[in-house]
Amino acid sequence: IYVYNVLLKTLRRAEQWEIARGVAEKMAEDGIIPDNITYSTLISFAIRCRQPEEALKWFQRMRESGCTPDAVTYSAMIDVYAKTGRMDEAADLCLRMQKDGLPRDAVAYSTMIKLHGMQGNFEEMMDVYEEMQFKKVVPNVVTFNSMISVLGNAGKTQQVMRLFHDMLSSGLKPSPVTLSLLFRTYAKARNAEEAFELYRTIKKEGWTVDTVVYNTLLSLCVQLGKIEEGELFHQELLEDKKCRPDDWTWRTMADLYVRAGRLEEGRQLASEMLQRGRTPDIPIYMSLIQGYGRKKEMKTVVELVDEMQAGKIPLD
RNA sequence: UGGACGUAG
Repeated sequence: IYVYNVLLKTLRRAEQWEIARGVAEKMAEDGIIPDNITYSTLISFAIRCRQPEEALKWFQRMRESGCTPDAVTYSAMIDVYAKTGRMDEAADLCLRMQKDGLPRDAVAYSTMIKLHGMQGNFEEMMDVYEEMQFKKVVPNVVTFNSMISVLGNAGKTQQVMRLFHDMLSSGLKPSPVTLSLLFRTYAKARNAEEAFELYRTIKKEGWTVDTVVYNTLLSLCVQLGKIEEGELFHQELLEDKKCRPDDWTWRTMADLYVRAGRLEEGRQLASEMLQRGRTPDIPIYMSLIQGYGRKKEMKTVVELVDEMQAGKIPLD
């Protein structure tokens, strides 16, 4: 069973769902009874491969086989229901978990926080956070990130900052996810100054960043029209040996130039990508086409569409 | 050996 579970986990990394199904069938043929680890691996596997029905099917099978879900399986299933918008069923499982006498750990609480947050139940979300503290379950980085995500999206900037402060004073270091969430929050609040201040703090504290953090900051610059700053941060990304620009970076930079009305530079970006052996994708061309279209430079629009077809990028 | 969080039209 151990070998099968490891095999499934390995397949999950490669997102080979069809093979995994075969392995699961072979397990049954060999008379090996799947355990909680097998089922939770299959459930998270299915969700990662965007097959929620498969996740539900395996949970059903699990119950039929008489295997009782443990805390991990419950959390995985609550997440499945949340991701498929079946909030009532998710809440139901939370209760059932409690009835089964399974204590909630930090992951279970974080999942519940997300569940309330997705529905816009901010007070209930904060209640879960309080209950968690009352039960002496220590919130981790993801717990804070989940709350920051919800509150930032809702434009509740003050609350986000309070939580970020709580997080730091409880001795946790912000992860790259935290930092990108904070930049997203500032973008929503249209507060470029605080965002730039945060960037300086990141450098000062030596917090770890990744490409997504840079991309989120660049996106903020686009949204708030901070063109020179955007170019500066892009430069810093290129000089940062630990991060590499990805497709999102190119897209955001194309947007930056289009917003600045510097369309030629946006086009240059596309050729630069081609030189580097990368293919500009549909969103990049969309920005450029929109930019030129707005200026009524239809000749260039046609050129861009031709360029897409020459680059074998199918028009969607 | 299994579960939760971030950037796009």
